Amino acid sequence: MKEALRKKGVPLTPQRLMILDVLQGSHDHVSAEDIFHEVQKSYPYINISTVFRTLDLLKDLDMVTVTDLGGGCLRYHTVTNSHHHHLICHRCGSTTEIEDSVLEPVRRAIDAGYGFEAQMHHFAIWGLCRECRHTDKEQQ
Amino acid sequence: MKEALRKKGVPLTPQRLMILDVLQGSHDHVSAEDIFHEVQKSYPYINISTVFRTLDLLKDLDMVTVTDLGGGCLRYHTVTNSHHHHLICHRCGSTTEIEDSVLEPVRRAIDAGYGFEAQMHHFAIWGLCRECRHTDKEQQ
DNA sequence: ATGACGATTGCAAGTAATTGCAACTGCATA
DNA sequence: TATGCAGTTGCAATTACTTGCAATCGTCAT
Repeated sequence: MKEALRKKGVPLTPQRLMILDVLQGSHDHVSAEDIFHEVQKSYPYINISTVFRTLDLLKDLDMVTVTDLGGGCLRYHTVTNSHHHHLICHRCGSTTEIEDSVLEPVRRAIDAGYGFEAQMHHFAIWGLCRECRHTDKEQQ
Repeated sequence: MKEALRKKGVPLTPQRLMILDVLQGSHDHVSAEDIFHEVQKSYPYINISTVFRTLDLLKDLDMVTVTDLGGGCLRYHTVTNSHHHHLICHRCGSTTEIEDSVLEPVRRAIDAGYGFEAQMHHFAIWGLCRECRHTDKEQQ
């Protein structure tokens, strides 16, 4: 990741290096606040807007994905070669990871129909999970 | 819409009626701010949090969709029986409306694979439009 | 070395949206 | 008519994120 940025001629400042370390060190979906607090441990002078601006930069370079997984803030995730998406139940809040291949037919249909290159790297798909669908039916 | 709310036993306060009128009167995708200013014309004492809380209520009842179409704020749209989605080019900003049927294979695959009822009523799909893909290739 | 430049940063102020809370409303019940 | 209560509203404060701007940094030519 650092190598890729260097190749593109993007200046690797100390702040950016620390943010990258946190992003790559955590395999979860982290919030800007998470990163901010983690970097603060070693460099207390870091500013939250630097974190947001770095994440923005990485997003524009397609190196991180930004997703609203609920919980009141956006979540950031480094782009790996195997994309994935999330099913989120808006009743019970449970989440399930799904493979990117599920979205492939849509990508193809959009390309064929509109010539549009859909970059769906990390989607949050809201709905009702298996369990909540069943309790719904029982109630009726 | 008002009838549907009345049936569900949701109190139809004057504020809610005015918000509903604006929502149904504008066939576009409106922001909370748009609604707020429109209602203010006839009732200057309306509060922006009432607008947000009403939109939240309508969202929970699946009567409006909430979508981030860019532009710095969320856009609200009454749910009609014919859903649609948006392709947004993150290079030139152009938007294209697409039919819901494009997402049908995904809905089916997610149902078959996970038993999850995906409620994709109003998606913003970001990517590169036909024109920007071509200029991209020319540059290389 | 020196100065010019473009990019980055920290800070403060701003924006969109949410939340806590007290006051109010409509409605049922005594 | 008075009382209680659930639901709603307005207000103020807060949260997540963005933006404008001055100060700083790196680096490149002189």
